[in-house]
Amino acid sequence: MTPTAPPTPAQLMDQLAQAAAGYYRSFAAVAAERGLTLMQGKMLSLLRRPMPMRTLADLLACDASNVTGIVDRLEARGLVSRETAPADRRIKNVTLTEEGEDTVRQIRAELMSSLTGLEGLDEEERITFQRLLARVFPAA
Amino acid sequence: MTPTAPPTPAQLMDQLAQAAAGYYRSFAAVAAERGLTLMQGKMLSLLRRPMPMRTLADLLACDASNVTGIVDRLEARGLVSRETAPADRRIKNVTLTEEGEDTVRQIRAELMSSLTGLEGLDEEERITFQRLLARVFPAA
DNA sequence: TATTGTTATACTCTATAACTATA
DNA sequence: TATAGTTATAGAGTATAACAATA
Repeated sequence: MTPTAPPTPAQLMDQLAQAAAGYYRSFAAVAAERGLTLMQGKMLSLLRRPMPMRTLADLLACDASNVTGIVDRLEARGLVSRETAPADRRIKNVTLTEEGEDTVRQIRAELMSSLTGLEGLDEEERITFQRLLARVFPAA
Repeated sequence: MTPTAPPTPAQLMDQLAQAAAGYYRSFAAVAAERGLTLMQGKMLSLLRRPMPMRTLADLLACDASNVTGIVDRLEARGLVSRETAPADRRIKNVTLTEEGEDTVRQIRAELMSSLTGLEGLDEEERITFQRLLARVFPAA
């Protein structure tokens, strides 16, 4: 066994590209099983609590005008609802319905069992992985 | 300082979601500076060597019919060309033009300097990161 | 005046199905 | 027959600009 040569930063960047592609490939497949697009699945997953549409636009890194259509489609399927904020009537908070909550739980569970390698990491490896991810992708 | 508690697999999955989103956010921003969409940038980055359109469809995880349009637009901008394979005239190999090669180099360089945390990892950390990524996202 | 959300527009990405040309 | 690529179509995501309602 020769010792493992360290990857160059460029090689590591390539592997990050593969990992990011792999993550979204799995996520999109799980969402598609429920007839949801990637963006619809992303938005549902973000809605741990009610949020203004504007906040969703920031989190999804897209223009605010796109959020209207995505919420429209999720609302038509009964997965979210719009509620005008009493304190500032310009703001509409998007909220998961019960069916929306169920859907999110199912997506998360399936995604977890789809990322088989994750469950195999021991505690120390999880700590290490978390720290490395946080260094390269600091929280916005 | 309390010792760091290990993240649950579910928490680690959330962090992976943030990392993947962060990666594509950076990638899309770098591509957009050159008037390229995310998919156009992805395709250019995949073309380290000439490839059949069918292979590109597999790597991009999209239907073959989409590749036609994406290659059309890249070809119209002079970044790639189509070349019929002599051995099997059904196949068209997509090849980077010189301008395409330049564009890829620029994208990779800017992406690298955009992921500031990557250059800060020492050799041991890069080996560890590489191994963890490979375990969770084994090569297709 | 500034901000939130919507609408209209045009373009890109997307899968499906039907087609061609090659094999 | 099977495969590579294209076309047509319809739906979804995307940014831009203009707009209404609210602050």
